[in-house]
Amino acid sequence: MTSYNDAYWKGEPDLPDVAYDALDLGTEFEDISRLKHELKNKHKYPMLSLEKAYCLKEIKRFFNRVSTNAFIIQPKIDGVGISCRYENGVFTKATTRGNSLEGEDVTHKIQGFVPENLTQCLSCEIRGELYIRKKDFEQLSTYKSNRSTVAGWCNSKNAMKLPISVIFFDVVLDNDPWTLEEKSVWLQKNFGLGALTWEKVVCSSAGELETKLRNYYSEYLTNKIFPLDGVVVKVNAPDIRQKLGASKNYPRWALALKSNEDGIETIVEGISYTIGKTGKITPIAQLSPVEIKGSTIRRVTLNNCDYLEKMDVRPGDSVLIVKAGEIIPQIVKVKKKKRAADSVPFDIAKSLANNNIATAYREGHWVCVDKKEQLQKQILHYAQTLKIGFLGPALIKKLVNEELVTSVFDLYKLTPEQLMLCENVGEKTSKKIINNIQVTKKCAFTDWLVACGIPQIGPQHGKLISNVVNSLEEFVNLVEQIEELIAYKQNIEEEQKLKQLRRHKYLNRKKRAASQLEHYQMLLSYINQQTKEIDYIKQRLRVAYCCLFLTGLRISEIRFITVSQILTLLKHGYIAIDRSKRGPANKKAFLNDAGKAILQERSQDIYNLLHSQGIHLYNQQNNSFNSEYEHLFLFSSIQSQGQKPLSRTFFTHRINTILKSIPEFQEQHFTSHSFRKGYITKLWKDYQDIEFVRQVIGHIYIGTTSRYISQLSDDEIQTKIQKSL
DNA sequence: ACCAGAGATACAGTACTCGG
DNA sequence: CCGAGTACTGTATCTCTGGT
Repeated sequence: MTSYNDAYWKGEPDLPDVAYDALDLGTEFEDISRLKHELKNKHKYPMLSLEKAYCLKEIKRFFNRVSTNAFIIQPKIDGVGISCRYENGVFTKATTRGNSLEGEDVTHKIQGFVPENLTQCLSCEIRGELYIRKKDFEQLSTYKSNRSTVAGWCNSKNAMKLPISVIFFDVVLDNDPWTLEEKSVWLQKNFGLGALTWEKVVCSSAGELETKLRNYYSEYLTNKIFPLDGVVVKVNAPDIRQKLGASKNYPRWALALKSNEDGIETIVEGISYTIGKTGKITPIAQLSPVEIKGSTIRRVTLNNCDYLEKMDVRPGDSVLIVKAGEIIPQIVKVKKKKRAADSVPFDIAKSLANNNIATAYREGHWVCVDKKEQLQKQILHYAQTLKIGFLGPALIKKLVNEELVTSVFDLYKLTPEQLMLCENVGEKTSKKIINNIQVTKKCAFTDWLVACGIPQIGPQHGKLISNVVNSLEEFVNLVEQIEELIAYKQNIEEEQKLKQLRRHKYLNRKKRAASQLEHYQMLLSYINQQTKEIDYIKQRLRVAYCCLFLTGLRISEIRFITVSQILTLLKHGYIAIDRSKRGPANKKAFLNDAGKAILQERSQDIYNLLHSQGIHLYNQQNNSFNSEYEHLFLFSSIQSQGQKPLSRTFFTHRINTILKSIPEFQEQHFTSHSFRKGYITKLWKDYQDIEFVRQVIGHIYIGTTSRYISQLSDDEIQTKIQKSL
């Protein structure tokens, strides 16, 4: 839909307008498939065309792709492709190639050319070519083009009397089990002379293949029977063919070699333009008529203004023309040496102005901004897609110029009298045209949509859309949904970008430092140096850092340590952590003897701290332990007297601001969590057992544990490697 | 009887867009 | 940048309709 919007800066009507205009007209879209589709025959297997090659480079590409050296080569007949369907050995129908998926039914015309029954009971499609023998065509003076004559014969209703021949070269059946050689032999058995000759070749290189193809080609050029369109090379083995498969247009296992002709010289008489339905301008070179391969070439497309500039084609130039493929003429060379001395490059802008075409150069293209010209193209497209009979370019031009119609939808308001003002339109025609126009109100919705000429919505996309919606309301709905989806998608993309940014930031973040014993000792001396802090704050900090360093617990876990826990830790060297928000419920913290010793150093701090909070561990009166204090929190405020832990924010802030203010720590990213990292790193370095570390630290995933372990320094790696050697 | 406009079809190129 | 898919392009041919 974005492209739809893009296209409409050209001044064409906006879809909603068009849509509501159409609704006003009482248009009823019917869910009908058009009759013409029913007249077409569908191919069971798509009838693809062939990839073309003109030089060794292209043959090489093919040769490298197929990775085989066994081929079948055959002449490529210049005719009309057909496919004959046999069901259980009996001829049922014949179909022209058409658009490769479906073609015209030519069953009755073909009937005399093919056997009614195959030699075996087989269901398959026989592929071949309808053509006129060279010498037969020479006898026909009225026709210029061999293939077009055959095409005309195919489309004719009353069987024209023409010396048509047919030749078969392929048989397609389920699973495709045969080699091409086997196919050719089988065809010869069933169709005799109606089977195309073939040659089996084995080539070890692309060059060898090219030589063989070129020799084969020149051999057939002298052949008086076949109108030739090149030679074909196909992979013989069925399994390789199957593996290679096909792209949308070509099977990957076949190639047609065509002769690269030099072209025929002619003169460019002038340069004119055609205007597409979106206003796009395509320059056309008008030529002195020349005969190429049975057709007279008067015009050749220059594709676009850039191409025209690049080729530097000027009126009066001598140019070489070929028919690209067999149909579309193309300029291959501009003979610049033949130019007059005073020749100047062609001025597109001036020429457009001289031709009275109102244009503008927008976004790299010349675009027609002439409203009437555009309207003509638009109406023509509308009329053609909706098959409004007798409403052709000439009539449309009249209607637009006379301002009888100023938009596509004015067509529906036309009266017979208005139409009859135009030349060549009588009473009967005008009534018919009006009727044809009115009938389109009941077309299938998607046909109408295609007729509107929205860029990128042609018959193919129209068909796709028809699977989803069949009315204007549904379509408008769909467009809204799509717009929502696009917005949603943009949202997601933005989120993803943000996520990526975050990830990037995360990966490039300052790596958290891992604590070591020196850090702990530095901390203690730093705290002792502080003169501003009151004693019990210092005690609290020392105890907190000690716990963090020794247990590797998270700061949130340390915050909830109770009096009994710290006493147990002092006494037994381990405690159970029940407040842990993450990890296993029965988490424990362990201390070894060294750890216990370090904690022991802090015992005075602990007692003092508890004392300042009004917690008296020993009942001096009966010389016993005051168990009523066990459940109180170690890190509490004086006010709450151990009832509540310090607030999370306050506690972590206190812990981290000190860490930040220590000069020796500034270079590193040192936080409360650095103690956990240091703890894990040390544990791993001491035991080299990550699973053990995981269990101790209480991670669920071992990956989490490994993330904590600091990367080894170069020195450490070196010593380790030395050890292992 | 003749002519002209219009439709349908074959063919195979390039242009353009989209997504990997 | 490449491959795939779709849109669009010009000529010759027959057919059909209706005007002159």
